[in-house]
Amino acid sequence: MQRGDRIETVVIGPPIRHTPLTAKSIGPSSRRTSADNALLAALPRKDRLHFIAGSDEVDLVVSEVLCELGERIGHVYFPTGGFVSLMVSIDSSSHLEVGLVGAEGMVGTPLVLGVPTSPFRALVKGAGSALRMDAASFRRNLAQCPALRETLDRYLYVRMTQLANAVACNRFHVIEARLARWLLMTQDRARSDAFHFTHEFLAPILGVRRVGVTKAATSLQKLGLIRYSRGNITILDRRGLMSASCECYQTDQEIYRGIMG
Amino acid sequence: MQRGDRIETVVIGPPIRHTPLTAKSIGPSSRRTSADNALLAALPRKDRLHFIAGSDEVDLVVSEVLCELGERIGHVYFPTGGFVSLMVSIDSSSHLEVGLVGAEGMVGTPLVLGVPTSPFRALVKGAGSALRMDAASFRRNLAQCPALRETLDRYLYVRMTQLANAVACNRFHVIEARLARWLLMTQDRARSDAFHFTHEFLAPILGVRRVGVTKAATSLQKLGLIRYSRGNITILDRRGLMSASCECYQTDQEIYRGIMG
DNA sequence: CCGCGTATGTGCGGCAAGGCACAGACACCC
DNA sequence: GGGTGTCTGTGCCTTGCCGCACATACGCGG
Repeated sequence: MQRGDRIETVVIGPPIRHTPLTAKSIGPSSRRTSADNALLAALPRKDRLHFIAGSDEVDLVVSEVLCELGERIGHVYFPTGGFVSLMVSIDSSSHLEVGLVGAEGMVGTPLVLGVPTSPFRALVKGAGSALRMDAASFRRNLAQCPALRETLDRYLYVRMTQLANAVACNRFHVIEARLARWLLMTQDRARSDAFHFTHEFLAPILGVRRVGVTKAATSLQKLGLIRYSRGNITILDRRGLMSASCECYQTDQEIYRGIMG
Repeated sequence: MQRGDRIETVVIGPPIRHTPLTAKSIGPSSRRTSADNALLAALPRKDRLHFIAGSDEVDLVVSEVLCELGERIGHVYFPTGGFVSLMVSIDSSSHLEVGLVGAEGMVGTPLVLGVPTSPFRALVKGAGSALRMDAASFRRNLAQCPALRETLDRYLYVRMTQLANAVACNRFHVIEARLARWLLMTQDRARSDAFHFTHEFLAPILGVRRVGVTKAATSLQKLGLIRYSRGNITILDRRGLMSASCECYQTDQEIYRGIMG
């Protein structure tokens, strides 16, 4: 699929056959540009243009694997829309998301540190687009452009801090709070308050059973915070969702803002 | 207390009044040197000497806080003996260790990334010594010495990967397995198979109740893997402990070896 | 050798979540 | 408009852990 013939439908989550509720955020009328990635936007104009010249714009297609756990990283991605989830697997039945990357971040951080392999699987969860650059060019850019390196160093610190908090969050917080947190994070990155995810799809993200998601989601729905049916999730009360979620959501945001400015 | 009058007793854990079992690893007869830190040992001789010239050797005293969560990092530490635990707190009653640093690592990683504050509290858990350098000098060394920067970048990747695994480990593995893992990690860093930690002391590390530790420890003892009484823990069967622990122990080691060489 | 403080063990009730199984419910397609 | 597959809801039993409370056990110092 070429960039030119991108269709209007935005698929967030597994393929759907009925009318999606999520077409509002990204489309020809609100075409993303490179400046939509916060890390690149933070660069001096000259550096940014140089970076963009060496990269190409690609679509992020749901369920696409941008890099595989333990394998060589071919490209780095700077999303300009859509989002990507960083997953670890401890064995075949235990999966868990340890990070969510949207237009505020990048995929392929290990290359910043000079390591060519990825400690997690990067899996597209929300369709959109990204600026992509091959590993070798990226390393060259990094060496030539101190501002890029400095920005990405700070981003690495954010990732690391959020990982540390995720350890505690997963240890202490109940499913319902973590689900609420995840919905908020997703809302931010999808720039939309409606998206498509089945419980089945959500379960491995939170590292719980499908039924666990059902229970938590039912509870959030009864509280009037969200509405969903057959995968279509709508956020009704963002405020309320924030108080139903653990403080980790706000903590994460504060860390990002505090470090990235 | 000056370095010169260091006494032979090694205190690992809270102060003890009866005969410690842990005096074998560090003492005048086996004085640590700068090369005992793996990160520094990996540097070219010239760089290493330059680094050491700018640092000073300090004792690590149990319960000492090397840096506080959210606060400015005054110094970086390269342990040559003893070990330091990286703790996060989610609220006043929920604490959790997210990393353990011994002679294989360093404390103060955010400074490598140019961030002056720490996302966790670094707390000395096993007495020993370290090479210490103030933040400004460290930044200067880093800028002047590409080999140092490169080594520490790789170490950062290891930290990050281990953090990602810790999220899953804490999510999926039972207390007993995590305790076994922790004992193995500690044994490696203490370079001793006996040390002093009460259950009360261990609880916040694993993020569980004291009674949880008691149960897990009792179980490991019944399996004949460890022996303990009143805080004195002896590892009897390292092999057995490895199979009682989760695979995360081995995974962590493989990551370190694979990246740091 | 007695008492006190610290460290460990146990017991009970409760809750979050897992495993398993099955029952609706809705959307789409023929 | 009835069948089919996907998605969601419910029920029952088990488990791992928490909170709380109390019961020992050990070591040290007087």
